Amino acid sequence: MKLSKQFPLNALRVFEAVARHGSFTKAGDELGMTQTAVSYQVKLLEENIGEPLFLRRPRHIALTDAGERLAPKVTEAFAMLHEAVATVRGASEETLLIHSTPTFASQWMARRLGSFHLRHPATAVRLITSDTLIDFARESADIAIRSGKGNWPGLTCHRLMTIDFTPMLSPQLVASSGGINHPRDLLKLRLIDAGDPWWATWFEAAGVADPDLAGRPRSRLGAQSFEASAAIAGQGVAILTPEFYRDDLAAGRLVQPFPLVCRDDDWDYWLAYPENRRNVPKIKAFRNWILEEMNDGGTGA
Amino acid sequence: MKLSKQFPLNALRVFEAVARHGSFTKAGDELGMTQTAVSYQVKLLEENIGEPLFLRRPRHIALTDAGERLAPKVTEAFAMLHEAVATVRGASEETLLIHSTPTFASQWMARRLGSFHLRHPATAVRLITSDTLIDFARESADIAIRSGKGNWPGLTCHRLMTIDFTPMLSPQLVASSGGINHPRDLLKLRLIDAGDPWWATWFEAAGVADPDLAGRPRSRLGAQSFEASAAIAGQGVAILTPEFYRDDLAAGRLVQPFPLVCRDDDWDYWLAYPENRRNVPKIKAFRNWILEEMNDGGTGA
DNA sequence: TGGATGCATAAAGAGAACTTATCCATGAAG
DNA sequence: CTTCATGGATAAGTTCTCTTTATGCATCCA
Repeated sequence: MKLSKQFPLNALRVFEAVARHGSFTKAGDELGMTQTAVSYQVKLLEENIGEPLFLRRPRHIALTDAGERLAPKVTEAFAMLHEAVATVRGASEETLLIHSTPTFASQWMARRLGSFHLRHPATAVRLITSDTLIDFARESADIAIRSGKGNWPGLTCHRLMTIDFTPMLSPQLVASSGGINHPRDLLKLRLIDAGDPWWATWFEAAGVADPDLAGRPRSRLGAQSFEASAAIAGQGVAILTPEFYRDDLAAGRLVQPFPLVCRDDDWDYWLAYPENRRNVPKIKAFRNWILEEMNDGGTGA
Repeated sequence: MKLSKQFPLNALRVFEAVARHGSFTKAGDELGMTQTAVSYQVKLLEENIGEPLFLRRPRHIALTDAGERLAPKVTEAFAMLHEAVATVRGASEETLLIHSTPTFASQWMARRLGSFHLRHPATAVRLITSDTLIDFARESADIAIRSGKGNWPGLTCHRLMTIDFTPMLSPQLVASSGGINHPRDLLKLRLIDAGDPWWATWFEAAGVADPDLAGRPRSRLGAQSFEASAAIAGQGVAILTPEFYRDDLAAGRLVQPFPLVCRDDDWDYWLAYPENRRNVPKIKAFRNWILEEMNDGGTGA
């Protein structure tokens, strides 16, 4: 059976408006429908309840006893319903739930979120980090920042940055190693996670043949930021994304010995969110903000 | 714009059921619809609110924060709505509003309503008398008892009784007049409301030619029961409906001198109510009761 | 008396809501 | 480790609610 037959909700809403206005026509105006439709719905409700709700007098209508009894409760119930929905709609604007990779979160987001807060003071941000590719259908999340190819089905994706990489090490290590003048010199040092395929790519681009990476110790730390910490501590050379370590480079905690920067064509950083939520205000707000930030950052603002 | 677009009431109801059951399928069962329809409605609501309400996990679903916030209020609001409607539906059973002609009300209904109460103790009866033909659209009324032809548009009508009439007078008047042996003898007495067309009809049927009614004093008392009172008081002969004065005849307050009873073919008593309310329980109950009473009365139970 | 107001009714069209059929993923069971 | 059962998503098609337009009727007002 049709839902509306069992319990005529729409008719009740129309009834409520009519009771409030004391007029079919005015209620129709409020609800954006014709007087005819209002008449139809009221009749429907009256038939469902089995009791006339209005007395049709010449130039005005009046509630019957039954209508008089029904109206206030219905008004209250609808008010409650409206308030509940409005609350959720409103509250959903208040919190933005971001899932991000740990590296991006710590190296990029953490230090820039302040500017988002400044622009959108009413929106609280919860930043959750995980390496797994979250599923929007199963996890509570508004947007995700992921690395990958940006072709996830059902998601709208914006490329945030390409993942560049180049060797970095601490200035102290440069000094103690007697100077790094040629890419080949790096091989004299410990490579933090020599198993990282980025090394092979970079050495090849640098024209260093046969760096013998396979024989070196591998110590996958799991996250780029850990490798960076190790490099800053002078424990070796790490291959890092310069975008993430601009501050450390500027502060002299790290140096980038060669301008050669490689790019992983298959793995970029993406902003992603469900296609059908592209117009949710808080998502729109964040998208605009982060894309602007990315451009400013690239041009050095 | 469609009403359901502005504020998806049906979707909210579906959401409420799903939240309660924690399952699309079970909610569908409760609402008498398929799982598919439930899925559709939930998606609709989610799109309207701009926020997912459920997390679709493999074998079960869970409310999101937003859903968690929404559910209890929605449940409460719908409970209120249901209760309000149930109350009106119920209360409408409690009171039966009858409009009746004064004569029928006082001479027939008043002394028989007790038996209706006995059979339907939960239904209170309000008996309102008026001579005007009430309009169900303008007056609060469940049923009406009218005299007429029973062909009112929009109303279902049941013939209650034909309107018979025959002269009646008090036994004292019979005695003081020296006996009433022939219809012509009535003309020796005062005719209460000689202008009543019933007299002409009756005398004609009785074979009394030219009773010269026009020359007699006319005193329309307005209601048959007043004429009856006058007759009982010995003030003359009234032409009355015997059905209404069975008690008075039995008690000897009135006598019916001749068995000749005429019938007004154009004016019967009818039970009438709006066609579309024929299945309202209290109306059904009253209809059944009064029709039975009529039959019993006719056969003398 | 003629015009304005307010609701009812009829007919027809739009589109929402529901169903059937099918698919996919997960968890449980043999 | 298949196979089955469960629970939901999706696609396509259909039904029928709801709405609108057009019209009528009654009342009130000038």
